[in-house]
Amino acid sequence: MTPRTILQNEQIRRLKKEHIKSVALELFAEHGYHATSISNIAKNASISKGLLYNYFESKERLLKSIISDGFDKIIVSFDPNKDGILTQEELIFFINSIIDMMQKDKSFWRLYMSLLIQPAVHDSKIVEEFRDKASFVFKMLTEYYVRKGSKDPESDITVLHMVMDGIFFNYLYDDEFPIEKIKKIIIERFV
Amino acid sequence: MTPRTILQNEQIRRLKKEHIKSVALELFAEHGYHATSISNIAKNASISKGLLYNYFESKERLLKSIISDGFDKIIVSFDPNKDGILTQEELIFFINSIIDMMQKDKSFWRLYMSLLIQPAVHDSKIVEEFRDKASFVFKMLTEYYVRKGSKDPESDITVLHMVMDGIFFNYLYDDEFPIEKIKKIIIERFV
Amino acid sequence: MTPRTILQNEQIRRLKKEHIKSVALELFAEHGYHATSISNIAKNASISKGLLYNYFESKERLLKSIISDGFDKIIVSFDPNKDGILTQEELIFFINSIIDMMQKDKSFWRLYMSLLIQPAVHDSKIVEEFRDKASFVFKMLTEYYVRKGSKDPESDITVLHMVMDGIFFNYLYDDEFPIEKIKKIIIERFV
Amino acid sequence: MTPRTILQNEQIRRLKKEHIKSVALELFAEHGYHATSISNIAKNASISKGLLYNYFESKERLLKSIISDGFDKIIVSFDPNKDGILTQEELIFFINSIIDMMQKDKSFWRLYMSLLIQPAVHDSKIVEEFRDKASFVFKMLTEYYVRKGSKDPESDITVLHMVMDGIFFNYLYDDEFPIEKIKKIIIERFV
DNA sequence: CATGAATGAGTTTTCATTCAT
DNA sequence: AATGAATGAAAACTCATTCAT
Repeated sequence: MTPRTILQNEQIRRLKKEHIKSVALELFAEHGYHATSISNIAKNASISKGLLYNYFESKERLLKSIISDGFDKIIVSFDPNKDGILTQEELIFFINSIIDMMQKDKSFWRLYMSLLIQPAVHDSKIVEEFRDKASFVFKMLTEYYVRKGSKDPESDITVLHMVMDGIFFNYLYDDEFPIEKIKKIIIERFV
Repeated sequence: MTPRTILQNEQIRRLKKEHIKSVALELFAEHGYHATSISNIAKNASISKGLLYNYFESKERLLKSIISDGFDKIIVSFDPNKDGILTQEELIFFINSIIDMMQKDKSFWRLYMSLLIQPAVHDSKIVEEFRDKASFVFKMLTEYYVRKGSKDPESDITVLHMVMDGIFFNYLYDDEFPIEKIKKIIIERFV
Repeated sequence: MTPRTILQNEQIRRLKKEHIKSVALELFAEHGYHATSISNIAKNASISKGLLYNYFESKERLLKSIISDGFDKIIVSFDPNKDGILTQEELIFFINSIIDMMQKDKSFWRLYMSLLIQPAVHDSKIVEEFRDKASFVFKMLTEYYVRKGSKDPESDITVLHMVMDGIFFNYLYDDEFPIEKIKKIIIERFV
Repeated sequence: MTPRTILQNEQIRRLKKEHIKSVALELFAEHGYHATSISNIAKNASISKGLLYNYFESKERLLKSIISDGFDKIIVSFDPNKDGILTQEELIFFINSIIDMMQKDKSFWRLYMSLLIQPAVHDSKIVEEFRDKASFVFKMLTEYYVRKGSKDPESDITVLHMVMDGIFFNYLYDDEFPIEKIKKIIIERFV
């Protein structure tokens, strides 16, 4: 019986954290942040309350960690080659990959959305932090529309933004939403 | 010497109930239902906790009363001239009145949105009732694009729908959202 | 329209007090003293809370008044000619009149009993007060048994006392209790 | 380093629950169920209010748990040698054991009595259950007097029954009740 | 005499967090 | 790393009592 290596331990830690977060997301989304107790999360994750505090220093930090993960998942698929320039193919790729992500993990994103909208999340400042992280997206999009010859790039971005949010919202909460058809329309009209 | 008349008491009750509800709506929308305590509502309404319970038998009843009031106000403002035909002017009027509504009752809509999405609250039936009452709006829009001779009316409607939802979402949760500018863009591009 | 005379007013006051007490007794007995609220009593008596406080200065005073009335009803039928001597006829009369009283107003006594046993009543000291008022009964009974030639009058009284309490208790809570037969047995064996 | 074992925790839980129940019984019996606050119970048990709720999910459940325990203890102590015949010694033993029971569990009986009589609590079914379980005592007494050749066994039983109830009632609510002396008298006169 | 709006201290209950083991 | 007993501050709610009218 050799003791676990540091690496193994870190691996275990990481997995357990993921597990706790997924359980918590489920419960937060189902009942809301405030109506979900730490006890309940621990019970559903089959661990003790004490251990949960070993992984997350407070209920709020657990929340922030969940929100942050979701942000990162979105950001990462934008400008994949990191050259600072957004080509048409990359924009199409971005739209496709966001929609793909939603399709593959619809329940996660539904929960995530319901979390995002809760005032508790808004109060937690994390949304602002995200806006900073995401600002380069807007900058690159602006440049993209400028290069494409738009007279009013800002409006173009705003409309794209609104449409994407609307799709997000509707797709997640309407089981019969014709996502493939909509995807085509978006690419035709806005890329 | 004489006690207050029944009329006087009814007057007092009505006014105070309205006052409490408006204070509570503000707080619920700002911090969420669970994060707002009865103590806090009472303090903000400058009354005792006891009195609040004299008027609303529980926190949940207070919430339901607020939601119900909100519906009533909105249904009324949506009601068109009922001639069954949506002209271009009427569509502009529609868009304007939806945005107006949001601006006038931002608190309510924020609260509504945060409730809408929480499955636990979803069960309270109030939300369904509202969705039914509001569905006629989308039906009339569909008819409008058909008459206007669009080659792909369904797509036009979908895009407008998505955009409106996106606006809804962003306006409610972004305090710096340039609603007036967006309004203009929407009317230019989608009417 | 002549104003009501002082006498009439007193009459009205007396009747209203009686009414309140009877309503309160009913509720206290049904739900217990603590579980019965002043609001509830007032509602059932069809008066306002304020008016109730006009008649009884506190909830506890109302309780005491009810208890006290019950005591008086019992005491009054003992030694009716007030000569201080208890004859055999008078003892029989006493037993009969207590049982009569129970029969005529079974529901009152049931309620009264259930009130007596509640710890709230015990704490209110009123029971002690009663014991003082009733002590002369024991004195007269002792003299009675002494005169009758009992070797152990104290034990005779105790047994009579226990039996009477037992009858009281059983008759009130057992609808098929053969009260007439028991009455005969008691008079045969203990008078 | 290691957490408490499951066994240790169960031990702690069991002991603490017993402790809380015994403190609560004392207070309920002394001041009544409603007049005893959870705060007060916790203070007397030297624990926090929160911990009490860790062990009993509500005040009412705590009450029910106490009543239920009381029944169990008593049923056991009542159980005779089950030969179906009640000798004179056994009757004396009976009377003694009933009185013993009262003396040992005065708090419980007082609480039980105060509940027994309140119709609201009556509904909780626990009380009925007990009455059924205890009824065999009276059946065996009846048989005893029949065998003893009494001319009017029914009356003998009734009088004993009344006396026992009277004792019960008086002993529980009169702190100076001379129980030992009464016990002697009963055995002399009724066995 | 009569009302019920209004109060505030007290009640039951919940829950994030800590800590001995 | 792991447990859950224990805490205490705060929540929702109740109710005897007061008082302006």
